[in-house]
Amino acid sequence: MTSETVYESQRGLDESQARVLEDAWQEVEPATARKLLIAAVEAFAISGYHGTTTREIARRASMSPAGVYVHYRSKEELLYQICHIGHRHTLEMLRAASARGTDPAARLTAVVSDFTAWQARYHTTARIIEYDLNCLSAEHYRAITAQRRQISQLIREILDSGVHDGMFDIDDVTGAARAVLSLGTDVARWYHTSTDGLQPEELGRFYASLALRMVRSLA
Amino acid sequence: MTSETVYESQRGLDESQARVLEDAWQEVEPATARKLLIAAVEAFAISGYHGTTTREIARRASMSPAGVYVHYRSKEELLYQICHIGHRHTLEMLRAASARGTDPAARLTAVVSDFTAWQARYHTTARIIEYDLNCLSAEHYRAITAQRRQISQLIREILDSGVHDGMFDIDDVTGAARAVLSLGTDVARWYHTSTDGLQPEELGRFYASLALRMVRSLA
DNA sequence: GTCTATACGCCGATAGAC
DNA sequence: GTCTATCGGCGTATAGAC
Repeated sequence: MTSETVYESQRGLDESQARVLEDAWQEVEPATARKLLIAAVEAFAISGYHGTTTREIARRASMSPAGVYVHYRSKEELLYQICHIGHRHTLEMLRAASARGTDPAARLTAVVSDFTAWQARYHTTARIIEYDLNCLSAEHYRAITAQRRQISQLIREILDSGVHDGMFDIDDVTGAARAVLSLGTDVARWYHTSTDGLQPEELGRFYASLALRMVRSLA
Repeated sequence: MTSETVYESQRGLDESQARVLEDAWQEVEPATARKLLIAAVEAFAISGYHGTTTREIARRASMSPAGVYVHYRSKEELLYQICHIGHRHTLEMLRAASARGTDPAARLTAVVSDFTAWQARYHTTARIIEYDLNCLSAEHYRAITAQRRQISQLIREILDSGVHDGMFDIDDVTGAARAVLSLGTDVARWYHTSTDGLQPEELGRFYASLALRMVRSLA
Protein backbone atom coordinates (compact mmCIF):
# COMPACT_ATOMS: atom_id res chain seq x y z
CA MET A 1 0.00 0.00 0.00
CA THR A 2 1.14 3.51 -0.67
CA SER A 3 1.01 6.62 1.46
CA GLU A 4 -2.46 7.29 0.07
CA THR A 5 -5.69 6.16 1.61
CA VAL A 6 -7.10 2.93 0.44
CA TYR A 7 -10.23 4.40 -0.76
CA GLU A 8 -8.19 5.15 -3.84
CA SER A 9 -7.57 1.42 -4.16
CA GLN A 10 -5.51 -0.20 -6.87
CA ARG A 11 -5.83 -2.97 -9.38
CA GLY A 12 -4.04 -6.21 -9.92
CA LEU A 13 -1.81 -7.92 -7.46
CA ASP A 14 1.83 -8.40 -6.72
CA GLU A 15 4.18 -11.33 -7.14
CA SER A 16 5.47 -11.80 -3.60
CA GLN A 17 2.26 -13.66 -2.79
CA ALA A 18 3.59 -16.76 -4.58
CA ARG A 19 5.66 -18.02 -1.64
CA VAL A 20 2.96 -17.11 0.84
CA LEU A 21 0.40 -19.12 -1.12
CA GLU A 22 2.67 -22.15 -1.51
CA ASP A 23 2.97 -22.32 2.30
CA ALA A 24 -0.70 -21.62 2.95
CA TRP A 25 -2.03 -24.42 0.77
CA GLN A 26 0.45 -27.14 1.72
CA GLU A 27 -2.35 -29.38 2.93
CA VAL A 28 -3.86 -29.78 -0.54
CA GLU A 29 -2.74 -33.05 -2.11
CA PRO A 30 -1.55 -34.20 -4.57
CA ALA A 31 0.86 -31.50 -5.63
CA THR A 32 -0.84 -31.03 -8.99
CA ALA A 33 -4.17 -30.29 -7.35
CA ARG A 34 -2.38 -27.79 -5.11
CA LYS A 35 -0.68 -26.15 -8.07
CA LEU A 36 -4.04 -25.73 -9.81
CA LEU A 37 -5.69 -24.37 -6.69
CA ILE A 38 -2.97 -21.78 -6.17
CA ALA A 39 -3.24 -20.83 -9.83
CA ALA A 40 -6.98 -20.37 -9.33
CA VAL A 41 -6.44 -18.22 -6.22
CA GLU A 42 -4.11 -15.93 -8.13
CA ALA A 43 -6.40 -15.67 -11.14
CA PHE A 44 -9.64 -15.22 -9.16
CA ALA A 45 -8.03 -12.57 -6.97
CA ILE A 46 -7.06 -10.51 -10.00
CA SER A 47 -10.04 -10.97 -12.32
CA GLY A 48 -12.76 -12.40 -10.11
CA TYR A 49 -14.50 -15.73 -10.60
CA HIS A 50 -16.49 -14.84 -13.70
CA GLY A 51 -13.58 -12.90 -15.16
CA THR A 52 -11.27 -15.90 -14.97
CA THR A 53 -11.26 -18.66 -17.58
CA THR A 54 -10.35 -22.25 -16.90
CA ARG A 55 -7.77 -21.86 -19.66
CA GLU A 56 -6.10 -19.09 -17.65
CA ILE A 57 -6.02 -21.25 -14.52
CA ALA A 58 -4.48 -24.08 -16.52
CA ARG A 59 -1.93 -21.74 -18.08
CA ARG A 60 -0.85 -20.42 -14.66
CA ALA A 61 -0.43 -24.02 -13.49
CA SER A 62 1.51 -24.87 -16.67
CA MET A 63 -1.05 -27.44 -17.68
CA SER A 64 -3.41 -28.02 -20.57
CA PRO A 65 -7.01 -26.77 -20.29
CA ALA A 66 -8.20 -30.35 -19.88
CA GLY A 67 -5.80 -30.97 -17.01
CA VAL A 68 -7.97 -29.01 -14.62
CA TYR A 69 -10.79 -31.55 -14.82
CA VAL A 70 -8.68 -34.46 -13.63
CA HIS A 71 -8.51 -32.86 -10.18
CA TYR A 72 -11.66 -30.73 -10.02
CA ARG A 73 -15.12 -31.41 -11.38
CA SER A 74 -15.67 -27.82 -12.42
CA LYS A 75 -14.48 -24.24 -12.03
CA GLU A 76 -17.03 -23.80 -9.26
CA GLU A 77 -15.49 -26.73 -7.38
CA LEU A 78 -12.17 -24.87 -7.34
CA LEU A 79 -13.89 -21.80 -5.92
CA TYR A 80 -15.59 -23.90 -3.28
CA GLN A 81 -12.35 -25.54 -2.13
CA ILE A 82 -10.70 -22.14 -1.83
CA CYS A 83 -13.59 -20.73 0.18
CA HIS A 84 -14.12 -23.78 2.35
CA ILE A 85 -10.49 -24.30 3.34
CA GLY A 86 -9.94 -20.56 3.65
CA HIS A 87 -12.83 -20.15 6.07
CA ARG A 88 -11.72 -23.17 8.07
CA HIS A 89 -8.26 -21.64 8.46
CA THR A 90 -9.79 -18.32 9.46
CA LEU A 91 -11.97 -19.90 12.09
CA GLU A 92 -9.12 -21.97 13.57
CA MET A 93 -6.93 -18.89 13.68
CA LEU A 94 -9.63 -16.85 15.43
CA ARG A 95 -10.30 -19.54 18.02
CA ALA A 96 -6.60 -19.77 18.82
CA ALA A 97 -6.41 -15.98 19.13
CA SER A 98 -9.47 -15.83 21.36
CA ALA A 99 -8.01 -18.48 23.67
CA ARG A 100 -4.87 -16.39 24.15
CA GLY A 101 -6.79 -13.59 25.89
CA THR A 102 -7.68 -13.81 29.55
CA ASP A 103 -10.26 -11.02 29.55
CA PRO A 104 -12.63 -9.60 26.89
CA ALA A 105 -10.34 -6.70 25.99
CA ALA A 106 -7.34 -8.99 25.53
CA ARG A 107 -9.41 -11.46 23.54
CA LEU A 108 -10.80 -8.75 21.28
CA THR A 109 -7.31 -7.36 20.75
CA ALA A 110 -5.91 -10.77 19.85
CA VAL A 111 -8.79 -11.65 17.55
CA VAL A 112 -8.90 -8.37 15.62
CA SER A 113 -5.14 -8.25 15.40
CA ASP A 114 -4.82 -11.76 14.00
CA PHE A 115 -7.83 -11.49 11.72
CA THR A 116 -6.56 -8.27 10.19
CA ALA A 117 -3.06 -9.63 9.76
CA TRP A 118 -4.50 -12.75 8.13
CA GLN A 119 -6.55 -10.69 5.68
CA ALA A 120 -3.43 -8.71 4.76
CA ARG A 121 -1.00 -11.62 4.54
CA TYR A 122 -3.40 -13.78 2.54
CA HIS A 123 -5.08 -10.89 0.77
CA THR A 124 -5.46 -12.80 -2.48
CA THR A 125 -7.30 -15.66 -0.78
CA ALA A 126 -9.21 -13.23 1.42
CA ARG A 127 -10.41 -11.26 -1.57
CA ILE A 128 -12.01 -14.37 -3.07
CA ILE A 129 -13.46 -15.43 0.25
CA GLU A 130 -15.06 -12.07 0.92
CA TYR A 131 -16.25 -11.07 -2.50
CA ASP A 132 -16.84 -14.13 -4.71
CA LEU A 133 -19.21 -16.06 -2.46
CA ASN A 134 -22.17 -15.25 -4.69
CA CYS A 135 -20.63 -17.33 -7.46
CA LEU A 136 -20.98 -20.55 -5.47
CA SER A 137 -23.75 -23.07 -6.08
CA ALA A 138 -26.68 -22.82 -3.68
CA GLU A 139 -25.54 -25.85 -1.74
CA HIS A 140 -21.92 -24.73 -1.42
CA TYR A 141 -23.05 -21.24 -0.54
CA ARG A 142 -25.03 -22.58 2.40
CA ALA A 143 -21.98 -24.49 3.64
CA ILE A 144 -19.85 -21.36 3.61
CA THR A 145 -22.57 -19.31 5.27
CA ALA A 146 -22.55 -21.79 8.15
CA GLN A 147 -18.82 -21.22 8.61
CA ARG A 148 -19.26 -17.46 8.52
CA ARG A 149 -21.96 -17.65 11.15
CA GLN A 150 -19.47 -19.29 13.50
CA ILE A 151 -16.98 -16.51 12.86
CA SER A 152 -19.42 -13.72 13.63
CA GLN A 153 -20.69 -15.58 16.67
CA LEU A 154 -17.18 -15.76 18.08
CA ILE A 155 -16.91 -11.98 17.91
CA ARG A 156 -20.33 -11.44 19.43
CA GLU A 157 -19.47 -13.69 22.36
CA ILE A 158 -16.37 -11.65 23.16
CA LEU A 159 -18.34 -8.41 23.00
CA ASP A 160 -21.16 -9.87 25.10
CA SER A 161 -18.80 -10.94 27.85
CA GLY A 162 -17.14 -7.52 27.81
CA VAL A 163 -20.49 -5.82 28.22
CA HIS A 164 -21.33 -8.21 31.04
CA ASP A 165 -18.05 -7.35 32.80
CA GLY A 166 -18.58 -3.64 32.29
CA MET A 167 -15.35 -3.40 30.27
CA PHE A 168 -17.27 -2.62 27.10
CA ASP A 169 -20.00 -0.07 26.53
CA ILE A 170 -22.06 -1.19 23.54
CA ASP A 171 -25.72 -0.59 22.74
CA ASP A 172 -25.88 -2.87 19.71
CA VAL A 173 -23.58 -5.88 20.07
CA THR A 174 -24.58 -7.38 16.72
CA GLY A 175 -23.91 -4.10 14.95
CA ALA A 176 -20.63 -3.58 16.74
CA ALA A 177 -19.46 -7.11 15.89
CA ARG A 178 -20.31 -6.41 12.27
CA ALA A 179 -18.37 -3.15 12.32
CA VAL A 180 -15.32 -4.75 13.92
CA LEU A 181 -15.28 -7.47 11.28
CA SER A 182 -15.84 -4.90 8.52
CA LEU A 183 -12.53 -3.26 9.32
CA GLY A 184 -10.67 -6.49 8.74
CA THR A 185 -12.82 -7.67 5.87
CA ASP A 186 -12.22 -4.51 3.88
CA VAL A 187 -8.47 -5.05 4.10
CA ALA A 188 -8.87 -7.74 1.44
CA ARG A 189 -10.18 -5.11 -0.98
CA TRP A 190 -7.29 -2.68 -0.80
CA TYR A 191 -4.21 -4.33 0.70
CA HIS A 192 -1.30 -5.26 -1.48
CA THR A 193 2.22 -6.19 -0.54
CA SER A 194 4.81 -3.52 -1.01
CA THR A 195 7.92 -2.28 0.67
CA ASP A 196 6.21 0.82 2.08
CA GLY A 197 3.09 0.74 4.19
CA LEU A 198 2.36 -1.36 7.23
CA GLN A 199 3.23 -5.02 7.44
CA PRO A 200 0.32 -7.38 8.23
CA GLU A 201 1.16 -7.58 11.94
CA GLU A 202 1.56 -3.82 12.26
CA LEU A 203 -1.77 -3.26 10.58
CA GLY A 204 -3.29 -5.86 12.89
CA ARG A 205 -2.09 -4.05 16.00
CA PHE A 206 -3.39 -0.74 14.66
CA TYR A 207 -6.83 -2.14 13.86
CA ALA A 208 -7.01 -3.89 17.21
CA SER A 209 -6.46 -0.55 18.93
CA LEU A 210 -9.21 1.03 16.83
CA ALA A 211 -11.60 -1.81 17.61
CA LEU A 212 -10.91 -1.47 21.32
CA ARG A 213 -11.56 2.27 21.20
CA MET A 214 -14.87 1.57 19.43
CA VAL A 215 -16.25 -0.58 22.23
CA ARG A 216 -14.47 0.01 25.51
CA SER A 217 -16.13 1.60 28.46
CA LEU A 218 -14.64 4.85 29.76
CA ALA A 219 -15.98 4.59 33.29
CA MET B 1 -30.43 -7.11 7.15
CA THR B 2 -31.33 -9.71 9.68
CA SER B 3 -30.53 -10.04 13.34
CA GLU B 4 -27.36 -11.85 12.37
CA THR B 5 -24.02 -10.23 11.77
CA VAL B 6 -23.15 -9.29 8.28
CA TYR B 7 -20.19 -11.46 8.16
CA GLU B 8 -22.69 -14.13 7.30
CA SER B 9 -23.65 -12.04 4.30
CA GLN B 10 -26.33 -12.94 1.79
CA ARG B 11 -26.78 -13.18 -1.92
CA GLY B 12 -28.94 -11.41 -4.41
CA LEU B 13 -30.84 -8.24 -3.82
CA ASP B 14 -34.32 -7.04 -3.10
CA GLU B 15 -36.96 -5.32 -5.17
CA SER B 16 -37.56 -2.16 -3.19
CA GLN B 17 -34.46 -0.66 -4.76
CA ALA B 18 -36.38 -0.01 -8.00
CA ARG B 19 -37.95 3.26 -6.84
CA VAL B 20 -34.75 4.38 -5.16
CA LEU B 21 -32.80 3.86 -8.38
CA GLU B 22 -35.36 5.64 -10.55
CA ASP B 23 -34.95 8.73 -8.36
CA ALA B 24 -31.19 8.47 -8.11
CA TRP B 25 -30.53 8.38 -11.85
CA GLN B 26 -33.04 11.04 -12.94
CA GLU B 27 -30.28 13.12 -14.49
CA VAL B 28 -29.50 10.50 -17.13
CA GLU B 29 -31.18 11.40 -20.42
CA PRO B 30 -32.90 10.29 -22.56
CA ALA B 31 -35.22 8.03 -20.62
CA THR B 32 -34.15 4.95 -22.60
CA ALA B 33 -30.52 5.47 -21.66
CA ARG B 34 -31.61 5.82 -18.04
CA LYS B 35 -33.70 2.68 -18.22
CA LEU B 36 -30.71 0.75 -19.55
CA LEU B 37 -28.37 2.18 -16.94
CA ILE B 38 -30.70 1.23 -14.11
CA ALA B 39 -31.04 -2.24 -15.58
CA ALA B 40 -27.25 -2.48 -15.63
CA VAL B 41 -27.00 -1.32 -12.00
CA GLU B 42 -29.43 -4.02 -10.91
CA ALA B 43 -27.73 -6.74 -12.92
CA PHE B 44 -24.15 -5.78 -12.01
CA ALA B 45 -25.07 -5.55 -8.33
CA ILE B 46 -26.41 -9.10 -8.35
CA SER B 47 -23.97 -10.91 -10.65
CA GLY B 48 -21.02 -8.57 -10.97
CA TYR B 49 -19.71 -7.03 -14.18
CA HIS B 50 -18.28 -10.20 -15.72
CA GLY B 51 -21.22 -12.28 -14.52
CA THR B 52 -23.72 -10.05 -16.30
CA THR B 53 -24.48 -10.40 -20.01
CA THR B 54 -25.57 -7.55 -22.25
CA ARG B 55 -28.57 -9.71 -23.10
CA GLU B 56 -29.58 -9.67 -19.40
CA ILE B 57 -29.26 -5.90 -19.23
CA ALA B 58 -31.40 -5.57 -22.35
CA ARG B 59 -33.97 -7.99 -20.97
CA ARG B 60 -34.27 -6.04 -17.71
CA ALA B 61 -34.79 -2.86 -19.73
CA SER B 62 -37.36 -4.64 -21.93
CA MET B 63 -35.27 -4.08 -25.03
CA SER B 64 -33.56 -6.20 -27.64
CA PRO B 65 -29.87 -7.09 -27.16
CA ALA B 66 -28.94 -4.68 -29.94
CA GLY B 67 -30.81 -1.81 -28.29
CA VAL B 68 -28.07 -1.36 -25.72
CA TYR B 69 -25.57 -0.21 -28.34
CA VAL B 70 -27.67 2.72 -29.51
CA HIS B 71 -27.04 4.44 -26.17
CA TYR B 72 -23.75 2.96 -25.01
CA ARG B 73 -20.69 1.99 -26.98
CA SER B 74 -20.02 -1.10 -24.90
CA LYS B 75 -20.81 -2.89 -21.67
CA GLU B 76 -17.73 -1.24 -20.15
CA GLU B 77 -19.14 2.18 -21.02
CA LEU B 78 -22.21 1.37 -18.93
CA LEU B 79 -19.99 0.44 -16.01
CA TYR B 80 -18.00 3.63 -16.39
CA GLN B 81 -21.11 5.85 -16.39
CA ILE B 82 -22.35 4.13 -13.25
CA CYS B 83 -19.01 4.56 -11.50
CA HIS B 84 -18.37 8.10 -12.67
CA ILE B 85 -21.77 9.53 -11.80
CA GLY B 86 -21.91 7.49 -8.59
CA HIS B 87 -18.59 8.85 -7.38
CA ARG B 88 -19.58 12.39 -8.32
CA HIS B 89 -22.74 12.07 -6.24
CA THR B 90 -20.76 10.65 -3.35
CA LEU B 91 -18.26 13.49 -3.43
CA GLU B 92 -20.96 16.17 -3.62
CA MET B 93 -22.80 14.55 -0.74
CA LEU B 94 -19.64 14.40 1.39
CA ARG B 95 -18.74 18.04 0.72
CA ALA B 96 -22.22 19.13 1.72
CA ALA B 97 -22.00 17.06 4.88
CA SER B 98 -18.58 18.41 5.76
CA ALA B 99 -19.81 21.98 5.35
CA ARG B 100 -22.60 21.36 7.87
CA GLY B 101 -20.16 20.79 10.73
CA THR B 102 -18.58 23.68 12.57
CA ASP B 103 -15.80 21.72 14.27
CA PRO B 104 -13.87 18.54 13.34
CA ALA B 105 -16.03 16.27 15.49
CA ALA B 106 -19.24 17.60 13.99
CA ARG B 107 -17.82 17.39 10.48
CA LEU B 108 -16.65 13.82 10.98
CA THR B 109 -20.03 12.87 12.41
CA ALA B 110 -21.88 14.43 9.48
CA VAL B 111 -19.57 12.91 6.87
CA VAL B 112 -19.54 9.37 8.25
CA SER B 113 -23.24 9.47 8.94
CA ASP B 114 -24.15 10.58 5.42
CA PHE B 115 -21.61 8.36 3.70
CA THR B 116 -22.85 5.29 5.53
CA ALA B 117 -26.48 6.13 4.87
CA TRP B 118 -25.67 6.65 1.20
CA GLN B 119 -23.95 3.29 0.95
CA ALA B 120 -26.99 1.64 2.53
CA ARG B 121 -29.66 3.49 0.59
CA TYR B 122 -27.90 3.04 -2.74
CA HIS B 123 -26.33 -0.30 -1.86
CA THR B 124 -26.75 -1.66 -5.37
CA THR B 125 -24.89 1.24 -6.92
CA ALA B 126 -22.39 1.28 -4.09
CA ARG B 127 -21.59 -2.38 -4.56
CA ILE B 128 -20.60 -1.78 -8.17
CA ILE B 129 -18.65 1.35 -7.29
CA GLU B 130 -16.66 -0.36 -4.58
CA TYR B 131 -16.05 -3.77 -6.06
CA ASP B 132 -16.17 -3.63 -9.87
CA LEU B 133 -13.60 -0.92 -10.50
CA ASN B 134 -11.06 -3.45 -11.74
CA CYS B 135 -13.28 -4.17 -14.72
CA LEU B 136 -12.86 -0.66 -16.11
CA SER B 137 -10.50 0.16 -18.96
CA ALA B 138 -7.14 1.60 -17.89
CA GLU B 139 -8.18 5.10 -18.89
CA HIS B 140 -11.54 4.99 -17.14
CA TYR B 141 -9.95 3.41 -14.10
CA ARG B 142 -7.59 6.36 -13.77
CA ALA B 143 -10.50 8.79 -13.94
CA ILE B 144 -12.32 7.03 -11.11
CA THR B 145 -9.15 6.82 -9.04
CA ALA B 146 -8.84 10.59 -9.24
CA GLN B 147 -12.35 10.94 -7.83
CA ARG B 148 -11.59 8.49 -5.04
CA ARG B 149 -8.46 10.41 -4.13
CA GLN B 150 -10.62 13.50 -3.51
CA ILE B 151 -12.93 11.51 -1.28
CA SER B 152 -10.13 10.15 0.89
CA GLN B 153 -8.48 13.55 1.03
CA LEU B 154 -11.66 15.08 2.39
CA ILE B 155 -11.62 12.63 5.29
CA ARG B 156 -7.92 13.16 5.96
CA GLU B 157 -8.41 16.93 6.15
CA ILE B 158 -11.11 16.56 8.78
CA LEU B 159 -8.92 14.25 10.85
CA ASP B 160 -5.90 16.53 10.43
CA SER B 161 -7.79 19.54 11.70
CA GLY B 162 -9.10 17.55 14.65
CA VAL B 163 -5.59 16.51 15.58
CA HIS B 164 -4.46 20.10 15.26
CA ASP B 165 -7.25 21.25 17.61
CA GLY B 166 -6.48 18.49 20.07
CA MET B 167 -10.00 17.06 19.66
CA PHE B 168 -8.65 13.94 18.01
CA ASP B 169 -5.86 11.66 19.14
CA ILE B 170 -4.52 9.84 16.08
CA ASP B 171 -1.04 8.50 15.39
CA ASP B 172 -1.68 7.55 11.76
CA VAL B 173 -4.11 9.92 10.07
CA THR B 174 -3.92 8.14 6.71
CA GLY B 175 -4.61 4.79 8.32
CA ALA B 176 -7.43 6.18 10.43
CA ALA B 177 -9.06 7.80 7.39
CA ARG B 178 -8.85 4.48 5.61
CA ALA B 179 -10.44 2.67 8.55
CA VAL B 180 -13.25 5.20 8.84
CA LEU B 181 -14.05 4.83 5.15
CA SER B 182 -13.80 1.03 5.39
CA LEU B 183 -16.73 0.93 7.79
CA GLY B 184 -18.97 2.67 5.26
CA THR B 185 -17.50 0.95 2.23
CA ASP B 186 -18.18 -2.50 3.61
CA VAL B 187 -21.86 -1.63 4.03
CA ALA B 188 -22.22 -2.07 0.27
CA ARG B 189 -21.16 -5.70 0.63
CA TRP B 190 -23.74 -6.80 3.17
CA TYR B 191 -26.61 -4.34 3.36
CA HIS B 192 -29.96 -5.17 1.88
CA THR B 193 -33.29 -3.51 2.41
CA SER B 194 -35.65 -5.31 4.70
CA THR B 195 -38.24 -4.50 7.28
CA ASP B 196 -36.03 -5.50 10.19
CA GLY B 197 -32.59 -4.08 10.78
CA LEU B 198 -31.49 -0.48 10.83
CA GLN B 199 -32.65 2.03 8.26
CA PRO B 200 -29.88 3.85 6.35
CA GLU B 201 -30.01 6.93 8.57
CA GLU B 202 -29.99 4.89 11.78
CA LEU B 203 -27.00 2.92 10.57
CA GLY B 204 -25.32 6.20 9.64
CA ARG B 205 -25.73 7.60 13.13
CA PHE B 206 -24.42 4.38 14.65
CA TYR B 207 -21.33 4.31 12.45
CA ALA B 208 -20.67 7.99 13.05
CA SER B 209 -20.58 7.30 16.78
CA LEU B 210 -18.15 4.42 16.23
CA ALA B 211 -15.92 6.58 14.04
CA LEU B 212 -15.85 9.31 16.65
CA ARG B 213 -14.91 6.83 19.36
CA MET B 214 -12.08 5.58 17.15
CA VAL B 215 -10.39 8.97 16.89
CA ARG B 216 -11.47 11.31 19.65
CA SER B 217 -9.12 12.49 22.34
CA LEU B 218 -9.98 11.61 25.92
CA ALA B 219 -8.04 14.40 27.56
C1' DG C 1 -34.10 4.41 -32.51
C1' DT C 2 -35.67 -0.15 -32.41
C1' DC C 3 -35.88 -4.38 -34.26
C1' DT C 4 -34.29 -9.38 -36.29
C1' DA C 5 -30.60 -11.86 -37.75
C1' DT C 6 -26.10 -13.05 -37.36
C1' DA C 7 -20.93 -12.81 -37.30
C1' DC C 8 -17.22 -14.63 -34.90
C1' DG C 9 -14.65 -15.76 -30.95
C1' DC C 10 -14.20 -17.71 -26.57
C1' DC C 11 -16.27 -20.29 -22.89
C1' DG C 12 -16.65 -24.66 -19.82
C1' DA C 13 -16.35 -29.20 -20.29
C1' DT C 14 -15.61 -33.87 -22.63
C1' DA C 15 -13.63 -37.69 -25.78
C1' DG C 16 -10.18 -40.51 -26.55
C1' DA C 17 -5.09 -41.33 -27.58
C1' DC C 18 -0.86 -42.12 -25.10
C1' DG D 1 -2.82 -38.41 -15.27
C1' DT D 2 -1.70 -35.59 -19.04
C1' DC D 3 -2.19 -34.48 -23.51
C1' DT D 4 -4.54 -32.78 -28.32
C1' DA D 5 -8.69 -32.10 -30.45
C1' DT D 6 -13.14 -30.67 -30.33
C1' DC D 7 -18.19 -30.07 -29.11
C1' DG D 8 -22.12 -27.22 -28.27
C1' DG D 9 -23.37 -23.00 -26.41
C1' DC D 10 -23.23 -18.39 -25.24
C1' DG D 11 -20.60 -14.03 -25.20
C1' DT D 12 -20.19 -9.01 -27.22
C1' DA D 13 -21.01 -6.47 -30.84
C1' DT D 14 -22.53 -5.30 -35.69
C1' DA D 15 -25.36 -5.25 -40.26
C1' DG D 16 -29.13 -3.86 -42.28
C1' DA D 17 -34.39 -3.65 -42.58
C1' DC D 18 -38.15 -0.77 -40.95
